[in-house]
Amino acid sequence: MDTQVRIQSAIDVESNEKSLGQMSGSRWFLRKEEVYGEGASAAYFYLLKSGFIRSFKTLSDGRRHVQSFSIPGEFFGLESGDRHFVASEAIIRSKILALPRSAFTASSVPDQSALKYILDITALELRRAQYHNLLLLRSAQERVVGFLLDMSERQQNSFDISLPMTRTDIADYLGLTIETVSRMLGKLESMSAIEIQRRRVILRKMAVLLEMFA
Amino acid sequence: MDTQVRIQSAIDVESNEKSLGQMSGSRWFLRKEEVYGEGASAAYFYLLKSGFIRSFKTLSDGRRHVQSFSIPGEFFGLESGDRHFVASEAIIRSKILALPRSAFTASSVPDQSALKYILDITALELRRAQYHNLLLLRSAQERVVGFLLDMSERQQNSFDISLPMTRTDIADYLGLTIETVSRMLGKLESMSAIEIQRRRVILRKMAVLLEMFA
DNA sequence: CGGAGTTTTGATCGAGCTCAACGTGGGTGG
DNA sequence: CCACCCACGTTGAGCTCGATCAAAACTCCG
Repeated sequence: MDTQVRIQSAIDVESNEKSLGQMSGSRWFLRKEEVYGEGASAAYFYLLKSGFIRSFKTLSDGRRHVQSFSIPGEFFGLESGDRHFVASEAIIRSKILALPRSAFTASSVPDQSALKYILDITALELRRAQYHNLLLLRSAQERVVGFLLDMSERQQNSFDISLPMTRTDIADYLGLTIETVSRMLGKLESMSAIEIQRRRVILRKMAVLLEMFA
Repeated sequence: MDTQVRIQSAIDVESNEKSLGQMSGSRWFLRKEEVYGEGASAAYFYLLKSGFIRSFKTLSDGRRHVQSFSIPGEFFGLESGDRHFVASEAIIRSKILALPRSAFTASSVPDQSALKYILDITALELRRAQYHNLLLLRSAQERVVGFLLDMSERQQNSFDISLPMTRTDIADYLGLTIETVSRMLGKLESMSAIEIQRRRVILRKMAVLLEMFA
């Protein structure tokens, strides 16, 4: 993958942690617990403190489209509009801080930086959606590699990446079948580019992976 | 297509026209003229007054990804960051108003509504990118139908839609080949669901089209 | 431990790509 | 203004990548 395509990681959460923390308490969500449903009121958006989130849309014929995964330190649920466009749920037990949208956007809020904060998060979300689009135009092999590279970058550029989501989640995110995802991962492992563990993948040959994404 | 999926059209430009008009003059761009290049400084974003715009990214191997089309009344070039993520050019002769980003986001600007305006546009852009993602997960036939429905909705819900872009543009937007786009359009025409004219398509059987997008 | 959910692997099928040839129309120069 | 010409669009035949169908192996909770 073209490195300039990948997403620079995010907004500095830590520096805002304190002020955000004052607004509302965080709570734990169990595995497969819904944070918000499709079409629900979008009065809140969320900061994931720990765990893993999937945001998805269910089509009328039952097909499922995974719009995004969120990892600790990232925001989710800010898709604009007054209704959530997708549903979100915890992939594993997750600690989540709910933030009232109005506290940032209400015209009574004198602090312009709060609004700017929302804008930055939305813009980052847009960038991610565009990167996702780019993935979906490519071959199965490239999609899988691009997905791993993105996950690596967002997980502090680690080569040892955590993938608690199922193959079905990955397949629905990449627009492939679980069999194809499994085969592509298998192929990458057979060429020693990666090493597959249970819910974890180790990137062994970054140069090869980067080359494949070209 | 699931109607709730489609994008409600935009921000009320007219009501802001006057104040925007004061900021900067608009100018005409010729067919195929570049408005801004990939990686160029994103000091400005743009309002399309008339014409048609394509925004695209060229991959290292020469493949091209069309990120979006813009029609009159829509904004473009607000992908976040200080650099443009894609390039934009006029598909036909187009009248474009350039808006300095800083006039909206600078902390010296006392008016919070300006910032909110930028946020709304960015959020709408995000919504569009998400809809585009949804298209890319579907079959060739569904992508073409979804594209036509989106264009119809954005063009005042008209059944007579203007498509000045080439088949190559549409193909690169939908992740298909020009042959497949041509065949899918042909198939829709043969079932009398649409009527193809040169750079124009008339939607004849909305019920059928909506059904196909299911 | 038991059993359902998940992942891998294999065999076959088909939607969409590729390659090729032909048709068409609008822009440009004479 | 017209005719040429080249970019654009359509149509056909065969092939390939990823989907589908099937079944075995694993693993993780309960």
